[in-house]
Amino acid sequence: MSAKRTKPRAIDRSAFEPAYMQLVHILSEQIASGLYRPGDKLPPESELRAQYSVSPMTVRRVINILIERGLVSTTQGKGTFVKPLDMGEAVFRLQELKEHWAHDEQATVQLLEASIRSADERVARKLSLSPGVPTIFIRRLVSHQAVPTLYHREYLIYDPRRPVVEAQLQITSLEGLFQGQSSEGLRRGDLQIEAVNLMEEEACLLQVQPGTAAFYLEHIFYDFKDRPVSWGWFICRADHFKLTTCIGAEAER
Amino acid sequence: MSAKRTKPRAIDRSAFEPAYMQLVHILSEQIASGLYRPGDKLPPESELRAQYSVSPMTVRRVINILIERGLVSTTQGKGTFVKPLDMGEAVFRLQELKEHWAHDEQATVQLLEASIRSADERVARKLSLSPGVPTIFIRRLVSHQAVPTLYHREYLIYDPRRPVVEAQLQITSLEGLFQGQSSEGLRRGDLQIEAVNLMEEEACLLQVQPGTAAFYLEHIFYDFKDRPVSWGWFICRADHFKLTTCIGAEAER
DNA sequence: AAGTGGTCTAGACCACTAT
DNA sequence: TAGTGGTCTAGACCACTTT
Repeated sequence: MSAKRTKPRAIDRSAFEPAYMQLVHILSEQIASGLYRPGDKLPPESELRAQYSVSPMTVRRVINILIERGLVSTTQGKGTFVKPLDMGEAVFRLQELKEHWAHDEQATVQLLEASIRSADERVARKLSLSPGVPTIFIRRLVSHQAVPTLYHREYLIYDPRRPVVEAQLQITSLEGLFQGQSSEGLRRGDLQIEAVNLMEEEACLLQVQPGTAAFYLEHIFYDFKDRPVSWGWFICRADHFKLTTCIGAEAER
Repeated sequence: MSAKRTKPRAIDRSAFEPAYMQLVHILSEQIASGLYRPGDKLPPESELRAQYSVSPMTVRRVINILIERGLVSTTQGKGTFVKPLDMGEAVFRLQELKEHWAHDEQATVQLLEASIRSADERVARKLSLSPGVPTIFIRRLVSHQAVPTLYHREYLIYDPRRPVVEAQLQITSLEGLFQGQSSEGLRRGDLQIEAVNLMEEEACLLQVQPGTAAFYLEHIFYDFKDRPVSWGWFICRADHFKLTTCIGAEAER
């Protein structure tokens, strides 16, 4: 190969995009184009910083970003190597859902119920309470363009000193439902997604047949002392709830 | 407050853990403990590097990691602020599933069918082919401890010059199913998760009642010229497929 | 003008791998 | 011993915000 590289793309120092980001794109595209194939060794960092006239730290930063994205892996003393496609690298973000719902149209949050319920065995276990202790039970229905899509139920610890309830009840937007759940007092949460068949009541509210498949998104939130504060779950109409993602090298991100 | 900080934790330069990671943990724990609450401003970077005796670059790196983790956000000229809990920050990783399945017990991959099928209208559209063109159709069943949990179907473009087929047929491990899908020729994939009710055939193979809710994981892979190479989907028994994750500040990661 | 985040440099030093 | 990745420094310069 006496021919030079087809595109010895350089870094434009006058551009708005910082140098490290430009280099991320350059290398990503070279990988995406097949210039470097899975298993291939990337040029050593010393070569990269010479070729693109950047400092060691800048190259390191770029490589770290490529590692995070699952495109390459490194071994000390050996080099940087392109990774083969791996479905295990896939990450699904709830953020995308939120954006999808928030942007497309207005979502309305309807408060169906807010009452005090004695914790049954299951609730007590989830919230680390004794059975029989009063908790706050909330039911909400979220609709998009008059179509009910999300059914949310939640148990809150009842603590007169922590007036979480008022804040909770005033949530009227999907945005608030996702974020302000917390209303300041929380610092950690565990989430879980499952597939379930809709029960009678759920199906009725979501206006589909009982037994229809739906997503079940469970959440437990903890306060700063790591005590559970709320336990709840979203039931999501499957036809309005899809998680999508991409793996591998993208031309543009 | 004349009292000094309760724990002016310092960085141990002799430790194996690099300084930036130690500082990530220190700040994470301070956030998790409630020392800094959502909305609060973190000390300016100049103060952090003075307090912990590290260079500007090291502090920047730490802050960037906290941003990635969704713990803080920054505004140029203003400062670094602790973010409130936000379910939208949640990311679900297929990796966890893979590990769960791979470690717990041995998975067996059974090849049910490998045949040539003319592309119907749907397959043709997904693979950017003309209807009627021959494709390779593969069906696999994955079992864990003799319990069938995953049913995989896939259409591959039939191209005598690209002997993807042989490699595909020799996949006998779950690991291989997730990774080697590609077998070198691929560089990009789109994934999607939905909740579905099982059809007769699917339910029979997975040994559950028809109509039972299940996860549907669809995948399309593209080659280096961005042409679709395979389209397929996993049907996963819901009782063996749960996506879990955490948000917020963890004591330890 | 002062404070704060954000990028970048040009080295140093260390750990690991190959020869 | 030479090559390679990985951490870290001590500044410089810029952009944005606040006073």
